[in-house]
Amino acid sequence: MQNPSIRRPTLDDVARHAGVSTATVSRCLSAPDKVRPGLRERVGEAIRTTGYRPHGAARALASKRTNTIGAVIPTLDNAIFAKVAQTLQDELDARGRTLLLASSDYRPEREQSQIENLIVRGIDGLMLTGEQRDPAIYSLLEKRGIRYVNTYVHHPRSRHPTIGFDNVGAMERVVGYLHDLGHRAFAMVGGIAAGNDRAEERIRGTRLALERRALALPAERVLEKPYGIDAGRDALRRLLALPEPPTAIVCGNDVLALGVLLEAQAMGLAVPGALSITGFDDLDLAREIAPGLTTVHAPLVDMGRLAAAYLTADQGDGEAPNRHSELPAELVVRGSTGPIAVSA
Amino acid sequence: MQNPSIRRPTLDDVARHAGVSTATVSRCLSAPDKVRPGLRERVGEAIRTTGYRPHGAARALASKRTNTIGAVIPTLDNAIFAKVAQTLQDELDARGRTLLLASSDYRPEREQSQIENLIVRGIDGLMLTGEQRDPAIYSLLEKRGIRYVNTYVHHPRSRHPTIGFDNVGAMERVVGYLHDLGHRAFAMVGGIAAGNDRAEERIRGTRLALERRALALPAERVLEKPYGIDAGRDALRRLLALPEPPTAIVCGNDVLALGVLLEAQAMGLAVPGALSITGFDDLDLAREIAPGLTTVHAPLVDMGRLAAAYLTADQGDGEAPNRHSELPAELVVRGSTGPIAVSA
DNA sequence: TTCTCGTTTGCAAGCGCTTACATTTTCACG
DNA sequence: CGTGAAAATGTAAGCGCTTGCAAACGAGAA
Repeated sequence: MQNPSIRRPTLDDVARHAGVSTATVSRCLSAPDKVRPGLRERVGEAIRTTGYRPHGAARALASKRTNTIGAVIPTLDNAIFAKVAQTLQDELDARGRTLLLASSDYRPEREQSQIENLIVRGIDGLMLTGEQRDPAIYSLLEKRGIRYVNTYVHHPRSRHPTIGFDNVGAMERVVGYLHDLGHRAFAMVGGIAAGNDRAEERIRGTRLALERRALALPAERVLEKPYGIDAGRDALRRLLALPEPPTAIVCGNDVLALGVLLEAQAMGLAVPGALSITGFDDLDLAREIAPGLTTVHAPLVDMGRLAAAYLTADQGDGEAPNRHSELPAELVVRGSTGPIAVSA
Repeated sequence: MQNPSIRRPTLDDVARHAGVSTATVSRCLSAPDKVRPGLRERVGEAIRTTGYRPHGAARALASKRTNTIGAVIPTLDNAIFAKVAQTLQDELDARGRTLLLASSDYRPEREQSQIENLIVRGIDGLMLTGEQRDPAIYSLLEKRGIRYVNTYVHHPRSRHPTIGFDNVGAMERVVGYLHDLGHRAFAMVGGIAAGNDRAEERIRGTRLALERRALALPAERVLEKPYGIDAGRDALRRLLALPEPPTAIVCGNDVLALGVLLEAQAMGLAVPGALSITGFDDLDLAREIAPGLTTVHAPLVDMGRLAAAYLTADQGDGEAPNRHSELPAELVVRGSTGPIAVSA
């Protein structure tokens, strides 16, 4: 595309080589069974000898389909989004679609511009992260007839389709488990909730679960931190400075939990002897670190798979795919949690 | 694009609204300074009221430019590639280009098909990982006039442009440092070298550095492992079963090193007291884990930046960017390495 | 053999935009 | 004011492909 002096072979060239019309060549490419086998071979031959490659833009313009699915994730620099993106790409590839990936850096206005960008570039479907965003975006997508789906959340009554899990419910299980172990002094280290409904739901879920057990989660025991190990370390230091330090720290994701864990170890605090820690996501590392991190397993692979299926489902006949799919987000108990230490 | 019953506003609609020709509208979009301010505003108004968005495919077809840069990386599921991809995307965004990202899963034939895919989709430039690949790919790119660059390697005499670092030289520094500490019993845990020139260069570099110091690296002391913590753990178990176990293990990347480190800790082996371990890449985690991982810092951000600059540099006037950029890959010494223990 | 109907192929009109070129407008200057 | 050159705008020809429709073909049925 770059150098205009270079002429790429076109359908015309192939047609001339094979002695057929461009229509036939086109059909050989997109509907081979509509062409007599003999001809089909001759055309294949001509394609090979000319080194022809279809021109995607011309194709998209004429057919009004791009065979491209867009996705906007907060960042690539985080295994959980990378993993979903990877799965999505593999699945789309298998269906002859291409993934056009963009990241928003957790900034709503950047997400919006990335979505606009994708629309201009041409996409047939769009995977988004979370549900919270400017309604104008949704109406634009609807106006354009672009199918979309919100992931990492499950909102069965929302008018926007979702494929994900129940963040609030997952925290109920985490808190319930810790409460059963005897913990009563809780703290939470979550992601930054503003503009991030997953983070917000996890904090809310924790608070709800505690209230259900007649425990409060006052503001000073909830820290919102950016994604990062050092943020987790920092959080632990602050929480230990409280008059009544927590015996259980519930984290909004594994990276924060890892920071809390590493800092606890650095401070010589026994885990889980003196402090129980939980994460969320179930990164590979959660299983490998010592002690293993108790966490909630995020069904990333299934989410990617379902999103791919949803976004590429035939518009026409056949039953439409479910607008809302709930995936299990199960508690995985490992060594970072244990019964409350028989107090000093 | 999906639903053909929906008509999107086109340039014509905007032109009619503003009472100008489509050429003028087009110019407002791509060369605003060629249009009188008054008119420009009227057109802007019309664009807003019609909700017009350019049609990327039509644009690409007419202009022979896609403003899209492709990149093929081995996998997203690895922070080092994700980080470069993230940087590349940010940089390209700032230049009004879009990144079209694909991953090859470390499989050469898949890399090839992904490249073909990108070409069909339309790209103005392409970032690749490593240099080793079917020459047919290079000749196709050249035939199409698509600018490309190989990253993560630096091969100053290669006819293919590279932006990266000297993998062989970096290992010389690692081995030299360990040798100076007194280590003589080395082993290497590398990535799988077949089809991965970075992994191969790191193994070769280690072997060369040892030979230069009159030490051999026999086959049974070199393990090639897939990327993964568990692979690292497994490697350590094997190396410790050798008749003369190593006192220093050089790893091809941080994840393998992390596996070796965690397994050593699990086995109660003192690090660095009984065993020194080094990695490669300098993941965030390398600094946070205890002991900190001695490793080689891979200049990911600079690589992404330079690649973006190289691939978007104006073809025309102005000096062409360097075909080969070498970035420093420095040794970062942390706690996982130390002098050889005064033997038993 | 002729007719009919389904199948295969070709024709040609766009898809929405950019851009070379032609035409008109503007404006500095004489 | 008239003039010419520069600036602004319009005209229209594609860019390479898909696809509705028409034409040609082929295979049985009559």
